[in-house]
Amino acid sequence: MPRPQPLSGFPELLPRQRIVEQQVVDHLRRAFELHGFANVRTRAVEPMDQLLRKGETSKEVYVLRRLQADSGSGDAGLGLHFDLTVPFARYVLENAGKLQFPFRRYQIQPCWRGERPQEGRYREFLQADIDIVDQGELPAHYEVEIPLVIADALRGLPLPPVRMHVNNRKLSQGFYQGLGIDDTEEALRIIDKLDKIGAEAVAKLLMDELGVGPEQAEACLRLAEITSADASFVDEVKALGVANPLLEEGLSELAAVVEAAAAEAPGLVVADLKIARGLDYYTGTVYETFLEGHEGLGSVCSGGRYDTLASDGKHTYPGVGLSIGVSRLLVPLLQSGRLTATREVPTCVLVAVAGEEDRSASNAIAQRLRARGIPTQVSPSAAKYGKQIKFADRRGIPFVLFSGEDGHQMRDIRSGEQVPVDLDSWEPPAEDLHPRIVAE
RNA sequence: GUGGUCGUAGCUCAGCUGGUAGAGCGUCUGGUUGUGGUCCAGAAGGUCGCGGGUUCAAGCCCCGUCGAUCACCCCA
Repeated sequence: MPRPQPLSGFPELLPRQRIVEQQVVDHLRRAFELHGFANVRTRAVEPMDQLLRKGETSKEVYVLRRLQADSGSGDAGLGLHFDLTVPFARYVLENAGKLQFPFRRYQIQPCWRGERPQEGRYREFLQADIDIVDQGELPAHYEVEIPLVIADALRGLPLPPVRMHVNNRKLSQGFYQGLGIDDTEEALRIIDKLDKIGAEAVAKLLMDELGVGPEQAEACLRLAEITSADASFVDEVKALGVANPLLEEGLSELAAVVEAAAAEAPGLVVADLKIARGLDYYTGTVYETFLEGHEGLGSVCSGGRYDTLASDGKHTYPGVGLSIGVSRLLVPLLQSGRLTATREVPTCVLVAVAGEEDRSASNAIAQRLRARGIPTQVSPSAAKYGKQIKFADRRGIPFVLFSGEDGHQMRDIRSGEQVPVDLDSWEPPAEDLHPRIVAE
């Protein structure tokens, strides 16, 4: 069999890289739980009409087909989910009677999109999603809380600093309304291209597509240019001289988010009035997050507030959430070697074997260490000690234990230091017990 | 999904106007008779991504395909 090639857009990690991913996921999980989020796992598939509702046109959904299905039989119409928000909305409706509201949950699962892969964009990727959903009304303070939870979760990971750009759709759309623009959705979509195609091209699009005048287009651009790390953007917007009730609402909501974030996580959040978000189910605050030095990757953590994503006709369940693109964040850093683990196996101690006749004794020694939570494996062969040390070195295992008539000796193979130890009390330094993530 | 660039040993790469494949690093063995990393000597390792075509002859030219990457689209 020829060596199989990777499948485009379906990245697989080596053990050392997977250790990093696993530890990041563990870290996120711990952080989310510290904030009281319960875990939920939803199925991989959703009915197509769920996935395609809300006019999400070209989501490149992977459709599920049974090979043996009769061509004539009714199609189940299932597709793999492309994010975790849509399945969660469905889950909330399905279980509304059994859930307590406001309901806060986190969900860490793969998602699938049939798009052409690029660095940081894959066809199968891991997403870590938190949402808070309430019944009827969702208090605005959750729009402040959610980014702070994310900030907390990302803190402590050896990643480049992140900056969250926040806007409020009411603000932008109210502003456009105040200018007399009807299709505010389309205006947002065009403004969203500002970074890519530049001010002139955006102005042209606004005039050509929406028929707005040059002064209106100019006003839209002036709004989009506004950015601030505190609430000072409010005055800047007001100076543009547009009045609209929706705009006022958006201004005060965004100011609340930015001020609270500045107080609790200085430097994390910046108001950026050009952020729009493509997904049209967002109705208030929207978030995009960039890795400093890796802005080209795009947003590594996005979300926002949605008022009507889940509705059964009688009740609506407004929510606010953010998704960390774990794969987008990690895979490029792992593949370029900027992020790695201190070793490629969990093993902390390799127990040397003097001769095959001593293997069961070595097994017993290993078991004593494991009983105290120290990941331990026994040397695969009774080769020369130099080879056994090499075996550990290759894998990054920090300690090798030798046993003989005169007791046990623990060798730190990084320093070469070797000391007699008592098996039942020896502890590795805390940082050596498990592999750690290291940057650069 | 549309278009561009790229694909040679495990890794990084060389390979002339087409003439049957090279280096460094790594790996293995020995020097080193039970304590690695240095040094020295030697060895293994390639259907040149894959398939087809042109040619006396293809790593090199042409077509297709797969993969990587970039732009568009969209977005985690």
